[in-house]
Amino acid sequence: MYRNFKFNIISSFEKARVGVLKTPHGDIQTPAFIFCGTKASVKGISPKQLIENETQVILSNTYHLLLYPGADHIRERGGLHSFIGWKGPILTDSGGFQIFSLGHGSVADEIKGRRSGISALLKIDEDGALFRSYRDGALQFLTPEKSIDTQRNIGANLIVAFDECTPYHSDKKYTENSMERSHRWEKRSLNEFIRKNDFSQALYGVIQGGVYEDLRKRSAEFISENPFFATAIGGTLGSTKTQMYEVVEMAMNGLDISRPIHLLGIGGISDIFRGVEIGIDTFDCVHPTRIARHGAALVKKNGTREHINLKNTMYAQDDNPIENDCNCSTCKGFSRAYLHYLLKANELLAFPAITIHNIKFMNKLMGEIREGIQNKTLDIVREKWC
RNA sequence: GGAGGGAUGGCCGAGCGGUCAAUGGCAGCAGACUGUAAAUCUGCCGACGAAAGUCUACGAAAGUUCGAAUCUUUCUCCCUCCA
Repeated sequence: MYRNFKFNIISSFEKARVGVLKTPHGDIQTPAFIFCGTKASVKGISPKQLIENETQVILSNTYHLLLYPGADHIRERGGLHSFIGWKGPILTDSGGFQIFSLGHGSVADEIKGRRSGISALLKIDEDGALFRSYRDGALQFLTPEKSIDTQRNIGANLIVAFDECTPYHSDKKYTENSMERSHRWEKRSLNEFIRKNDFSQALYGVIQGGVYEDLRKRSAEFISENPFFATAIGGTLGSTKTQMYEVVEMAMNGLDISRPIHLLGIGGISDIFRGVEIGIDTFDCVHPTRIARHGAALVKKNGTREHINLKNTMYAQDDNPIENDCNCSTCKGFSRAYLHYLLKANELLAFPAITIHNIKFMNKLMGEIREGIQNKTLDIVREKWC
């Protein structure tokens, strides 16, 4: 069923492992970070720049591309790889996260109980989720079959079963019912996937269950028992970092660890070390690219904060690069003072410049983590980065 | 020379007797952001103070009033139109 895909574990150190995830569009050395290009573009960055900065794989989003430009439109352009000019592997998320984000806002807002604007999610029932398009107001009904069909037309290599990303503020009963429904949706996703399988894509199942240990275990077992190519850990991971690590560990119980394991939506430096240590192979997160557009550059060993805010006045006369030991084009060419100025002057160059640094930073981090696992020196690597 | 309009906090700009230390916006200072409706959002932003509060403030001066950024008079400076 997944004959054009393969996941080989090359070496491991305790639970951490180094692997190769083979796809028809190339190999992914794991642990790897997947950059979010939600609307078929890593904001402000070209495919060439992604490659130059060691990017292996990117992620786009089914729901957003369904609204515009439409899956058929992308298929008619030769599929997403051809449309956007990216030859490497692509993962598409199913739209399940939009049930959360278009209903509740950002992860932080939901955890902190802030309500943000009018919900673009109208209804969720056994069949699927009903949205009001933020683009033209039209009704959009997303079902497991629709999500898989859309992802097939978009043509990513790695695709994800349709699920509901459960919020932090939902009680156990809701979380359990939602998880059961997600399981049924994922089964339907799998059936739809198998029905038209042409071996060009591989399907991820998603573990739900919120912050509840028994639910996470049940969900992990459900995913492992079904013929998904790989496993993703989704849903709320709690409200604190400590809880997040606990929840991820819960989800690892009962998992088939011969498959690739993806942790959805996590991208902090220390979070990645914790994830890798318990066996996570891939991560995706908007954080590195989003904070770049908000003026934040990732830096090593900066205490509880893993970035510096280049908009701060203290950088106005700082003639150093973001990081002295970084060889990205931004650090080689621009000072903190100049980046500070670009941000304050609203010059667009600031966005790609800082994004490039953050991308290179993440990719270098993942590379050193892979080396650390192979050399059994992961502790030393962590000491350098956190 | 005549007729009118205007001067508000770093800037623009509301307010037109009390609820005004004064709406907004910009600029400034911070913070947040984790399967992206995000080049977004939040807070602070006269002085002193941790705060309560105190002081100084709506071109200048004098007045009316219990009370004035708001009303009156004079002055200063800007702008428009007519000669």
